[in-house]
Amino acid sequence: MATFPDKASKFIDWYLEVVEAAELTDKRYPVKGMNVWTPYGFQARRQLDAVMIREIERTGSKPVEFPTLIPQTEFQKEKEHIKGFDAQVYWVTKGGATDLDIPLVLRPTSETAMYPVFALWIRSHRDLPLNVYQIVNTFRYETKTTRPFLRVREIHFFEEHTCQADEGAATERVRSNLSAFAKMADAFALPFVAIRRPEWDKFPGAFYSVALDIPVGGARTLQIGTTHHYRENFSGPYGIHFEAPDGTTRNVHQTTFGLSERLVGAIVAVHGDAKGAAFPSAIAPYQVVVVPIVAASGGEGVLPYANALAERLRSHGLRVHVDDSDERPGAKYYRWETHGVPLRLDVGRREAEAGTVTAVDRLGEKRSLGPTDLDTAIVAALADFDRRLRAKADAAFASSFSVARSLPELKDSSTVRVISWCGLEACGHEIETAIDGALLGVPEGRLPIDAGEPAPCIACGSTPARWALAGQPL
RNA sequence: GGGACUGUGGGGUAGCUUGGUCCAUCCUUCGGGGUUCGGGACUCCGAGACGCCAGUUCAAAUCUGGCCAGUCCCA
Repeated sequence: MATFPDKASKFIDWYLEVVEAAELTDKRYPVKGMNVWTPYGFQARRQLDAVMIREIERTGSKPVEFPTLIPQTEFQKEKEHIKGFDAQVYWVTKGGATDLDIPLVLRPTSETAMYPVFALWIRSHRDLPLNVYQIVNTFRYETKTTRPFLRVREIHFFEEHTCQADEGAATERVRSNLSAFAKMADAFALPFVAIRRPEWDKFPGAFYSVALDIPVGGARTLQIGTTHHYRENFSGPYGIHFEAPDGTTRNVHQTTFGLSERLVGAIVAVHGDAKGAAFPSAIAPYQVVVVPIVAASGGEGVLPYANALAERLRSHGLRVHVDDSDERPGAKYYRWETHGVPLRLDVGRREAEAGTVTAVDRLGEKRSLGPTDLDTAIVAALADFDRRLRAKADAAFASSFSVARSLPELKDSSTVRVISWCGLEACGHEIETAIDGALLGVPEGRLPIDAGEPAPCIACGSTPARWALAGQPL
């Protein structure tokens, strides 16, 4: 069994095999783009959700849950939005054998479910801001090739929706979403870049969209989230207005922030290697796996020692699994490496007698820990693993970008490209043709690499132009 | 929407061109026994597949048609 396909040259093949070998999903479900969350994958997802919930609630957002079905009449209120999603929605048209008077949409996202209700909730400026989020399943009829976690038809979706008193407050909320995501990304050990999407690629109905992109090898990028400023584009059609302190009636300004199980795919894509998946400890279903090595004779004390150690570590809040299956130690090592477990603790007769463990982390660092301060040393080894995983991802991130100064240079797809762009759509499309991908847009804040002085537009040569990123989104 | 290609045990495959030597190959997986056990063990026994429906033919995994599913390219 082999080894996995080469990650660099056959990324998708590598990805599909790793996701399967790590038992993150069962993709054999007989509906395209809908996969089964297996126990191991589900536990990873649950950790991801926990991080999202923790960070968004720190910003004052409250959990809600809206229904899955949306009446056609509500769905159609915002013109751009409907245009953007029309080709992708599933319709519920029957109840039993009876045709429904008003067909229902399976939510592709929840603006049109929430906003009629927000209009009821918000009456005064005292009701603002309204910051709520939900984690639900949404549905989009993808016509392109679907892939586990990366492009699915049933999406496990985190979506925050807010209503603010004015445009400035909404702009501020977009910023705070970006900083909340930075904290989440820290737990995921995923370096990212926030990019303001070009007009033609923004969310349907948005005033503007900021995407969170990560490079995943070559010029490939993965959009793992977005935050949008809606201005009054939805609050107008949905009548979400309030009485301001001065007695006037105004529409709210809205924002949204969306994340999905693509993050699972992103973690696999970024941290995984020739041995399989690799999870940062914040996300790992098992942070520690104890492998008892029970020799044919003389190892009677090993299993009790392993179990006692695991119990102690659990009392420190760690997710620990003792692999006391009937396999040989080597088989277990490979198994937990493909599954991306951060830290493995081997305990055999030697360790049991000495009160130590042999710790091997997923990056291959091997050391003997204990007997003094054993538990502390194990916790520290985990923290050290996270640091090095993060550093490795940061290094890969830093070398994932390069400046291109002419359109022909964009043929080289070995990195995501930093290019200067005047902002015109026509030039944007020329760039997209040249790179056979997408103009991702202009980064919010700093460029991921130092590009030096601003240059003329790579397509038309005019100034002023701004540094933008172009790549090949997965 | 137009075109091309593909569908073989749980996963991956060989066989298809030129029908028969195929109650279908190999790897992996799964169940049971024994020997093993500090980096994917060995061995014995066993389990498991030609997408669906028609047709051609003495004979179909193989050829033809339709359907279903999937993949890729183009718009």
